Amino acid sequence: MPDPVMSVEMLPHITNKILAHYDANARLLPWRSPPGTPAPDPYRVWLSEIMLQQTTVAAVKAYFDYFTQRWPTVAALAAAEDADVMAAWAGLGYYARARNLLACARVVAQDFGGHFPSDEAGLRALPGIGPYTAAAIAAIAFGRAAPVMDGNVERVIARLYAIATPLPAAKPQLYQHVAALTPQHRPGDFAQAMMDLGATICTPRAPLCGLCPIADACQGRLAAESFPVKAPKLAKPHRQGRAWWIEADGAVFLIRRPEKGLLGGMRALPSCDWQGAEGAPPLEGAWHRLGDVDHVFTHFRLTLGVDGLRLRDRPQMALLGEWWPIDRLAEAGLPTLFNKAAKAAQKGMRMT
DNA sequence: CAGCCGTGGAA
DNA sequence: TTTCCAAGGCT
Repeated sequence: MPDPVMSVEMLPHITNKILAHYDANARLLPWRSPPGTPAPDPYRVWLSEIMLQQTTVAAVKAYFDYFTQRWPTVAALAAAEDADVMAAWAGLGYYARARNLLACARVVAQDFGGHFPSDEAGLRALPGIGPYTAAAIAAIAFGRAAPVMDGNVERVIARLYAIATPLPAAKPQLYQHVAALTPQHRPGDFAQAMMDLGATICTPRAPLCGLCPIADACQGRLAAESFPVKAPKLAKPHRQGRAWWIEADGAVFLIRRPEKGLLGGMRALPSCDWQGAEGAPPLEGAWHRLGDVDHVFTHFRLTLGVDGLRLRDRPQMALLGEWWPIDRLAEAGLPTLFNKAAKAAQKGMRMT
């Protein structure tokens, strides 16, 4: 005799409870249309989903507003300068997303007449769109019954069925449950309902089970915080590095980092590689120690020492780079690490 | 598959 | 201060 809570007959009941809760409690977000209303512009759905990858709603809002105002259509974005898009993305992190965003926009504009593919497979083939994002766009923008599984959904399902298998090995099992719950009608609302549920009630810590519309069906409720089970994480190594602030005639020397790798494609101060040996500064001269900045990346922590050099006038530098007016440095689109370094450098230079 | 890839807010 | 981690994708 199967557990009645697990019976197939319960699945529509759970789905309907989740949708009804969404109808009454949906978060109003700039890229979202209210429950039951026509789907939003696929361009806005796509842009928001890319920005939201591993990024909080609060952090995305201002970037989404700026991008949609400056580039209202996928064709407009496709026609943008690379440097403008990278600078506009500065501070949001995971900069490969910005490079893939442009590549994707150009494929859609040039090869698909400005129309996004409407099914998972077609979306999945575009740069920057993986399994989650393809399903989310198909469901939210095109009404396809694609099972959508992000971190929120993984947590909700792992608790609902008390899945003991650790992530990421449990993903196929979790996905099967999501697929079984995803309705043919309103799949987009269902996906967003599940993510809202995970973000506002079925939270990683201190979940609000008393407010949950499916608490009665939840097999993990008594130990909700123990799900999903995850493999333990490794400690982050601490690296040291050095960056060089070269100032001349009210401008600072900036480079552009290689397209691939850490902070790829972004403007930056010249620096060593932060691996081991410090390396030589790009110029000989009377360098000053200006200060240290600390920064945490995904897989290591960095203490970056900043050295400064003030020159009478701009030298003929053999290195590739550009001189950027210091009073307009905010427009350079430096990633956060180098914004910290620039701030420390300017403070240090004032005291030399 | 596992490592790489940012950032800032919350507890 | 430390830890966790948020609408993942790429290699």
